[in-house]
Amino acid sequence: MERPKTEITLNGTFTASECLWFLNRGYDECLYRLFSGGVRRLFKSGSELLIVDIHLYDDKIILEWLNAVPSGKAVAEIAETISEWLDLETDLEVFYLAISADPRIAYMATEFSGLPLIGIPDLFEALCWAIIGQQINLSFAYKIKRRLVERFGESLVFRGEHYYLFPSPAELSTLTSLDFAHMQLSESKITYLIRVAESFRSGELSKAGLMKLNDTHSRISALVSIKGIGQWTANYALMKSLRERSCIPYRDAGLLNALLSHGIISDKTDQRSAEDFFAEFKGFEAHLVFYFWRSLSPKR
DNA sequence: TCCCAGGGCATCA
DNA sequence: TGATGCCATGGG
Repeated sequence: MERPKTEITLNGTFTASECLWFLNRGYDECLYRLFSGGVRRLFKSGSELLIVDIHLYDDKIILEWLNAVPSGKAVAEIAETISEWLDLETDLEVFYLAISADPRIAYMATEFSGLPLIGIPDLFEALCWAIIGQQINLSFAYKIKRRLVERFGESLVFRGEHYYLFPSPAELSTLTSLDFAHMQLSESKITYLIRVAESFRSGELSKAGLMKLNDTHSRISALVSIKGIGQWTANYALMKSLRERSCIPYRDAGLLNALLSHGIISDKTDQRSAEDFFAEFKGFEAHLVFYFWRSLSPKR
């Protein structure tokens, strides 16, 4: 039987292979599975749990609904989430024009052409992921995320395979540190995660609420007022979830390595040179950071 | 064994 | 305001 499909037409510069490169960097990702030419992921819209094969092409994206026929509302919501996730609305050519003036980074426009700033639409997930990943290597961070997701996240079995959603604030906010036993999370991180979950559950913190604030500075202030969220985490979450173009997770270990290897800073304490550099690219800071991260991995 | 990982907090000068 | 120690653990 033919499965229902939904097509998203792409108008801007988009390179499916670059997008898939990021999604398939070799880490133990638990929230989606790669297949040739695309990615399979579980989504929830209202009470509908839907497994979708997302087929990526340079000029379009085809959503193939695997386990059920989605409602019109679910199709619209999930297509919007995927558009946010894969940053389908941004015109990368403007960014490429901006970086073409600097010979140290101009190559990125051709080398990584069509790589979208892949985000994390769910702000709660973005914050939790940032907290989990604080000061540990990414491989280890992905392992911990898998434990968290598989223990507390909603799931659906399709053809014998489990597909998971990231746990909701309601699920995490009721837990105690005992519930996190043997997950290799530090006590402080467990406290931070529960505290952030409580903030979302109570409504004190929300993506919509943050978006209503006047500017980036206000949003960062609101986030860092929560214990466990510092400058790095706040900037990371705003960059990946609210797509704040001016956010820079300063002191990020990977970013510093990339700035060093591109000759932009003289050593990892050279904050001034980093600030001067980013000041030349206002409005493109987040994309620059993402492309610097991309530059850390070898060419495909 | 040592140092680094997509940091943050508490403490102290 | 800035420096230092600590948390926690895998991987090179």
